[in-house]
Amino acid sequence: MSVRVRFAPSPTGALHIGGVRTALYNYLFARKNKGTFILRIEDTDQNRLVPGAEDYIIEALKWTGLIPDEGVGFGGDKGPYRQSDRKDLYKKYAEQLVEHGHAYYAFDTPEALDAQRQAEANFTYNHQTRDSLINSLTLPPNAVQAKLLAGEPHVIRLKVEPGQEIHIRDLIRGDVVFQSSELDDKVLLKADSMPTYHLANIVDDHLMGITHVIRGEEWLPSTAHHVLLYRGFGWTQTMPQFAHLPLILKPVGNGKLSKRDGAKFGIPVFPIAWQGDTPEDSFTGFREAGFLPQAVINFMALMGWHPGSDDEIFSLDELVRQFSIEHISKSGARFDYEKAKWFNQRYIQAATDAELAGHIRPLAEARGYRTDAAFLTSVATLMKERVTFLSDFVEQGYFLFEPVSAYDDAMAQKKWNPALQPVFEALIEMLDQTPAFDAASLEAAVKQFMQERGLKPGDIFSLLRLSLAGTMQGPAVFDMAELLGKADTVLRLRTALEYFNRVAGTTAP
RNA sequence: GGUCCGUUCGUCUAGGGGUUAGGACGCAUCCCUUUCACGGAUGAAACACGGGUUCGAUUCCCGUACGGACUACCA
Repeated sequence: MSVRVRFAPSPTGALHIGGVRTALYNYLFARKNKGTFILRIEDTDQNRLVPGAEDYIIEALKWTGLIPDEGVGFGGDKGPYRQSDRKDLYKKYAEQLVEHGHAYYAFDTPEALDAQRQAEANFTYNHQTRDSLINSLTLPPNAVQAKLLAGEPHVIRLKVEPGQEIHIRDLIRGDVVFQSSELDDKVLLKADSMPTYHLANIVDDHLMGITHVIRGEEWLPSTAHHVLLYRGFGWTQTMPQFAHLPLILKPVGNGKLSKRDGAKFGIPVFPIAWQGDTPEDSFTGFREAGFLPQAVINFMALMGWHPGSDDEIFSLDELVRQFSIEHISKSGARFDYEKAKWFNQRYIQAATDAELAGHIRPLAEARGYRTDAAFLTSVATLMKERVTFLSDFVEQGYFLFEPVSAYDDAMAQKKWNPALQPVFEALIEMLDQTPAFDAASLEAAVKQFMQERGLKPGDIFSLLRLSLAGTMQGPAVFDMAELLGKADTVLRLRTALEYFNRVAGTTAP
């Protein structure tokens, strides 16, 4: 039987990085086994539904390259893939369970149950308490019929039989045992006749032929209920195998990573930006922070999984080849932003200058910079070894696009000497007369110029750098000069000369 | 509180009855380079604790501690 796995997010807002990793592992497992990767939208909670969240999920998957074979927005013949579009289906299955004695109607109101929980700290609806509650197990049949006919609000609950051991063979954790006596009678069908996650996920996984359920560790405790449902439906022969993924933890402190941690630590925790109703509910993403999707994928793949070798850099295809569930770790992984940055740096370095030019273009355009391919490619060449984010090309390297806006005063004061005035003027003049304005020729010319005057190259080099970039950081001076061209280079040197005189005048050494 | 899961350098992790406990990020030092980076080299840095089992446990078992998830008519 061919492998079919699903990524089943709930459209309640932006999908954070933990969700993307779950999608990634499902994708890798499907591809590795020549199987099918399905996107199913779990929108059975109408109260928590957020408009736009579904589109966000799809766009995020597309950005990361985790393209589903079937699902909302991707076609497929096992749909519909949006649970609200399958609403009518679930009631039938829930009632089938009632008929076979595996579930029952319950008429207790949410308020009544809340009151119970208030009165009794550890109250749960289970085999011990259901006899004293209002349901089709305690009410005479005709009373139940009367209530149903009268349209009284009710739910359908799973009837958990006590005294059984439920074994789950988790692909990551091995044998996990639950005592059914400890389990509560979970709601399967809500009063609005929408299914809960528990019912919908079993019915849909069965109908969609899902073979492996790869999901977050937070689902492990309710898996026993899910097994009971497969038994109740008589679907145990085709029950999927389970694999519960370790959680992704906060960068510092305790607990799992939450959407608020992004703002709290000043790091992205979403693949792409999310625009909420309020600023507090809006978040940036890795994409907007200047990450390459391949770097994000590579980073996430290694949060909880290892390839069995010392290699660190993997393309999506290589990940597919290497992936195996056995190499997924059991314990939670702390979100390590420094490592994410390192991956991005590596991917930028590995990218071709032409590719990088393509990524720089929209950033340059947004700032009104020139965007011709030849120039952007040169910018990529000069900057790629010294940036961490794509945005650094136009931010840290702004002086390649526009005049210097700020000089490093301390360095200028340290390196400038009024006695250098005539020399600097002569240097500008010399450069202005240089016929070949390429880096190698310029370097040779300047070195000869200094040699003739018995100057130490160090001082002049720093001043040239300051003149062209305003800072001591950046590409090789003559590479910058070549890219800037003669006119711009000479102009910058003249502007800088005025500046040097100014700082030297205002601040006595 | 109950149920379940987990615990190797600061972080991500490899390993597995006898190892100098390996790699990567980060950090430090040095080299390269008259900038910043890249790159290269070196270094500091870990088996939570207590009992077993064993000739020998970081590795297997049991406890304890700590951490986490779940405990809704949310997923």
